[in-house]
Amino acid sequence: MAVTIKDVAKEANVSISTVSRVINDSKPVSDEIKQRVMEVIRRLGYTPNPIARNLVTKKTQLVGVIVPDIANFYMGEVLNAIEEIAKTYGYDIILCNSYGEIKQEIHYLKLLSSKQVEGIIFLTHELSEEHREFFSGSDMPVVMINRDASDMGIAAVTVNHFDASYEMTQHLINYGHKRIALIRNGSTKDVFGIEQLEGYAAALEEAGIEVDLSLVLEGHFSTELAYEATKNILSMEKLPTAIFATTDAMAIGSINCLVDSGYKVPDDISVVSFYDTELARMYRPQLTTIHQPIYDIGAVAIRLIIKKIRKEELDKLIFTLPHTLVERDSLRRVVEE
Amino acid sequence: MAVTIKDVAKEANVSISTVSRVINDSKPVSDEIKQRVMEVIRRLGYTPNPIARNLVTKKTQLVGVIVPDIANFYMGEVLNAIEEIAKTYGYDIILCNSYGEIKQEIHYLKLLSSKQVEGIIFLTHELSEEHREFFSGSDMPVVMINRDASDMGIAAVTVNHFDASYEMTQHLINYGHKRIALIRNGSTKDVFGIEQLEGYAAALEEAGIEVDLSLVLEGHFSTELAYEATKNILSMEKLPTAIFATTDAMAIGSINCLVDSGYKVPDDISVVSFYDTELARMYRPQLTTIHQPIYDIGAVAIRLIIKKIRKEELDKLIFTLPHTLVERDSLRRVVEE
DNA sequence: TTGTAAGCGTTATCAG
DNA sequence: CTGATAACGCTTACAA
Repeated sequence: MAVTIKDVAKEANVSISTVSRVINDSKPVSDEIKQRVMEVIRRLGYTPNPIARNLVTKKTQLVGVIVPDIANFYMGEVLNAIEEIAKTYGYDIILCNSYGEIKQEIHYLKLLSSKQVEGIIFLTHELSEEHREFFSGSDMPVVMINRDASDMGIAAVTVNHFDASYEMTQHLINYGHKRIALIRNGSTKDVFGIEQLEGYAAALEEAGIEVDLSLVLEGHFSTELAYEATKNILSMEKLPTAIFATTDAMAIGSINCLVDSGYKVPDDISVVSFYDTELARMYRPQLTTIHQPIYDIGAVAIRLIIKKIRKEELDKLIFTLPHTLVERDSLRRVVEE
Repeated sequence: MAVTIKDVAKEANVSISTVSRVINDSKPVSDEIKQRVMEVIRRLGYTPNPIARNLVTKKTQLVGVIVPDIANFYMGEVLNAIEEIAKTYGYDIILCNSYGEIKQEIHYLKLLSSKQVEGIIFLTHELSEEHREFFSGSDMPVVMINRDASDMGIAAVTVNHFDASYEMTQHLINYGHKRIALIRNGSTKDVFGIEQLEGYAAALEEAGIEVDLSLVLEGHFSTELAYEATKNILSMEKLPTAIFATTDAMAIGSINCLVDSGYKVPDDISVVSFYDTELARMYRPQLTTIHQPIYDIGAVAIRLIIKKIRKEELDKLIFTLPHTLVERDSLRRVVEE
């Protein structure tokens, strides 16, 4: 088999503890011996066996990441960040794809625990009773992304969904839009999704516009469902002048439906979105959207989990990163009236 | 600490070997004892420590995946497949993001080896001397995706790039296009990229059209670079009537440039692509493209690596999956002439 | 500063 | 069928 610490010790005429000391420089070792050992290590091409090491230190240097779907720009960028930062701390990430199914998520949560990951970053569309059950019965460090679980003492990193949604809606109103449809996630378990709805409603009310619930549809993060939702919108007697979709993918689904139905965006109907993934810039018209610092969200999440692993105290549970409204080409002023 | 095999043994009044036997059912154990042990396991909530187990079995149940970038639909879908199938075999995947940099890739290749993953699935834009060096000095099972390394005895799963490219070009020609630009990857180290070029050239020659190298540009998998490349195309005296980009993202970059410059796609210029990621359907016009069975490519790759891990013989080194040309809205016949 | 030896939690060998 | 006991490769008191 591969060369072990024993081989090195023998070759260098020292004890294995000494070798251990030089590779971890955990205790003083005389310079002469240190040199000798390092030379042997190099010569033999020795690399410590992390498994054996883990067995005694009880550390795996692994953090698990559970996501509902890898195949989209948002997750990709978050994952990029997590992976990159994790590496600099000597951690590897092991990836679990739940397909947004609660059963799968619970399964992975348990699996990862038994696999001895040191912490878990958890992205989910909604938080259920089963999740809460798992979390309360476990002391595994967990941080959530874009989902609030502070009531269970779990940290989350996110953006202020109420404010962002409020700002966007207000922006729409400033541009003369009065009849504004909202295509949102739709789960009642999604605190931030609810905040988006509240922000939307607040801006409307503040402008003296009554909230018309028939204009609030559900797209569940899906381009296709947003497409369908938009079809429904187009069958209304009085069309909205703007559609606010809470995801780039949903906005695109919506625009596609509009375009396919012969409408021009933004000339006939404006569509704005939330997140600002690469999609928002790739698509034509480019999306006016709420920019989330996606990479940073991932970066903060991994840093938090490492803090928790190290049992450092977190000064708060919700880490809110700044968002910005970025104007591009999918929104225009209402001119006629 | 957690409950160990010892605790179970003591509680059940048997030896740890017996417990080990029932959890692995590696050797016959009397029904009575088996029942008793299982009851204790359940009662104590015992789960075997995989680290300790790995230390003796030399198996980590981990396969590493190195990708140049996670944040795109292609990788996402490949990863989805890998992750999903891996799980069914009891493997987890650990993810490494190389940003397409050779140094990073080599770094991860080594890191993963020392981390004792049992196999590596490797996606890279190009294969360099450094890679070859690593591979020749290692007996780590490796499989490549969409890159040919058969000369080093490394298996690859892919699509027939020559044929696909040939078919698409021929298709374009059948639609009346004679002046066809190609925006391709561009690395000379990329065998399949070269095959694409050859397929393109072959179809052209067969149709008696001279290959004009000034029409062959490089986009390096990037939307932005394809955008730039298209700018160059638009500055030519004689514009092509069609652009063949070898990636959906590049095709979109190209179309964006065209649209931003006032051209209509496909009315003024047709643009076709390669891969058929979700992007191809999300964009308007929807992309006429060569469909690759992306999920299946990932699935085959992970199955191959598991086969290699189990030292089963592979009957070949290149696993070519079927592609299809899918017609959508970004290509139209040339009418005038 | 260095070495000895006792684990870490399993599996595997070998008696019984 | 069951039980000791020796690994696995490493870290870490405890001695020297």
